[in-house]
Amino acid sequence: MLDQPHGLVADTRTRVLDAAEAIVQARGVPALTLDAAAREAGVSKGGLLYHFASKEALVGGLMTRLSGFVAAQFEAIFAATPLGPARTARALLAWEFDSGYCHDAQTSRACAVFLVAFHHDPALLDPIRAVFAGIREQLRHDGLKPGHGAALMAACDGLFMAHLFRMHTPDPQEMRDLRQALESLL
Amino acid sequence: MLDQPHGLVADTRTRVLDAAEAIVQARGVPALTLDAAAREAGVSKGGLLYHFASKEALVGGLMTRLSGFVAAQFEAIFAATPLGPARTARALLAWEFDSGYCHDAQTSRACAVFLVAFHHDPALLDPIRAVFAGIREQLRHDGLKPGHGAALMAACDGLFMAHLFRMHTPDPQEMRDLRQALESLL
DNA sequence: GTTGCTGTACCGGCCGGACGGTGTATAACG
DNA sequence: CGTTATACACCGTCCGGCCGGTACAGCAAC
Repeated sequence: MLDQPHGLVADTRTRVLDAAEAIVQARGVPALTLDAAAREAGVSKGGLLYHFASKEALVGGLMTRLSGFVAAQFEAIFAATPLGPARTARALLAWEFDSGYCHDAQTSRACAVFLVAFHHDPALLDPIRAVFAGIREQLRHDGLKPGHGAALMAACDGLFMAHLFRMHTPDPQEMRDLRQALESLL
Repeated sequence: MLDQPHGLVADTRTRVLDAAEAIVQARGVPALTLDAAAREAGVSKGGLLYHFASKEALVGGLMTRLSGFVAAQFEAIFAATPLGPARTARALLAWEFDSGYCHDAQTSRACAVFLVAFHHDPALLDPIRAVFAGIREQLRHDGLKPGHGAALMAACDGLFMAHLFRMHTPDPQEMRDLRQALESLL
């Protein structure tokens, strides 16, 4: 517990969570077994089960951590978005297109958590569903023409899905064009 | 084999495929076992394995059937789309918003196949990836402003994802507004 | 000694796949 | 025409491995 401030070794719980995400990213959902997660985290299986009483608890932990992170990140970006009309929509686009480095890593982690949670039990997605429902609601009172907010949201979801299933990875130029197209909806 | 023309009992292979899709839709990816699929299809496990030598072959069969269907459906809608500028984009929107009854059922089946294929082996998505890469390519030479085609595609992907993970189901009014918003990109 | 945590050995269930059948239909042959 | 044979479609049981979860034996710190 004293390790974390030094930034060397994280909390065991956190290490297990990170390990689980890493496994899913690298080798897919079926590769996430309790043994594998324990090994990857550098603890024993018993140790893992001390922190997460079941696999469901582990996956649930993944999900709640992700939703908290996502909610916080969007709020931060929203707070940094200049006041004015369509502020939520502009924040959404900034989130999607400006986040740079950490965005890709975070998106990949989100993909992994999404997949494993949905696979284990679709109800585990509820926390993240709530987060996005909130954003969607905020977007509805953003002063945009009806449907335009939904279109932006759908496009962002679509980019996420393209990444999730490795359907298509747009190159930088494509991303710029895409962003301009979406901004024309503001 | 004489059954099919009468529409009563389909080919065994087809029945197994249908059963597998039904199971995934109803009870999720983990519920798709060879035993369950065989039982649902009304054949024995041995009978199933006669037609699909392994589970991978079964899932692959699901995927190739789906891609064929999807490709054929888009081609048909494209053929029925009036000539003129942005024809592919208009076909895409018609596909997404006009297909009505069969669209929902087909989308649900597509979700199921997507999930189970990706779970078993991401490479199994290749056939459908090729189909959508083709549509994407066609869209690129559709005469739209750069990025607008990609935006439409992303929005359609997003609607698919919202359905896939039960994130959000837009009501009819929302769909109309959304469509208008997307048409403004043509 | 108690508490908080770790390591390991093991159990039971499940699932993919192998295998040895069985009936039927068509073909080969005398 | 009758008999054998050969392929096809399908059946059901058994096995081996894997994985989630349990039990329990340590072990260090307070």
